Amino acid sequence: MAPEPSPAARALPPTLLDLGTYLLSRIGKTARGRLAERLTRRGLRLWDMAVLAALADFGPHAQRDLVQRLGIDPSDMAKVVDQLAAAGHVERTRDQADRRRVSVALTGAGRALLAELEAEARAVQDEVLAPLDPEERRVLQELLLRVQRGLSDGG
Amino acid sequence: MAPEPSPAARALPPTLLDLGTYLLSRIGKTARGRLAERLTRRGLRLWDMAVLAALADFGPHAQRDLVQRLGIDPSDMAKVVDQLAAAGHVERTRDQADRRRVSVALTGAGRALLAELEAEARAVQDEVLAPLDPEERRVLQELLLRVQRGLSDGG
DNA sequence: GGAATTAGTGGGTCGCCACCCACTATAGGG
DNA sequence: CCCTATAGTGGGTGGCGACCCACTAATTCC
Repeated sequence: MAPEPSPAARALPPTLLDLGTYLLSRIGKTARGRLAERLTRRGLRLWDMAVLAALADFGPHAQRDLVQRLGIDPSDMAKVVDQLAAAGHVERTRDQADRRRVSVALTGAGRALLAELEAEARAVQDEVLAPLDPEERRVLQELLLRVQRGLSDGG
Repeated sequence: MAPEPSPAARALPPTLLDLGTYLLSRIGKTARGRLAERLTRRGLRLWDMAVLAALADFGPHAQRDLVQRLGIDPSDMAKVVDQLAAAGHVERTRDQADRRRVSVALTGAGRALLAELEAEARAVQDEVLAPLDPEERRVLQELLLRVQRGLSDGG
């Protein structure tokens, strides 16, 4: 029988825990992993959710504009949209003005799915942020949002 | 000439930005990516840094205990230690009491390397957390640390 | 109406990471 | 002693995400 390892033997190096970079990277990976795992159970990936959210928030997009907004490879976007369309979560229609373009729009089913995925994401959030009370979560969210904004436009 | 996309066309969906899960995952990925990129320039990976940090903080380990502490696959650990030893950053010695075990210890060069890597990590931190003032960074660090602790022992 | 450009698609590659298996060497229990 | 368990190693696999290239269809510019 393997002896129970003492808790100290499992402790992570303080040198790493002092590094914001490390904590962000590690916690982010956990969050990503847990969400991805829930999506996988539904046959989805993070990009699917991102596309649904973009369509819900900003209305129908040309595929090219989704690419622009989300920063995904055009070729990969084609595959994501393909899958979402096959499942009936989005609708693809040729743009009549410029028939090269494919306009992508959310369906009712897609909207419903997105709501479920948001619930999943919030469930993961509750797991991950369990140690924090609501006010602390609000503060964290606010700080992260500002960091994200910095990353978006600062490059 | 491609027309400058309006900023709005680049904005991420609020639905996603509202999700702590999403922000953590996205920012964490950026942090991880930037640090990994700096390490790659030196021919290193994140695990190398983690091993160096563990040895610096807790002294020499049997390889098996490093595996335990860092939660890496034993086989992968062998490769990491191998590389670090080849570069002179750690020293491997057979444990005389139990000759199956390999004791891994940090060398002077390893300690110096770790200091440099910490500096890299802090540089990344300065980039990523640029929008936050020192006090806000302190708060963020503190919140993240508690989250991390919750993940460690809460499972 | 030909040339150059753009939107979308299909079919790959590459690197990373986690994981797993087979094997050797050593240790320890009956 | 033999049998089982443990420490470490080498090699390989599979998933995934990012990226890239070649190609078609449609448009625009001259």
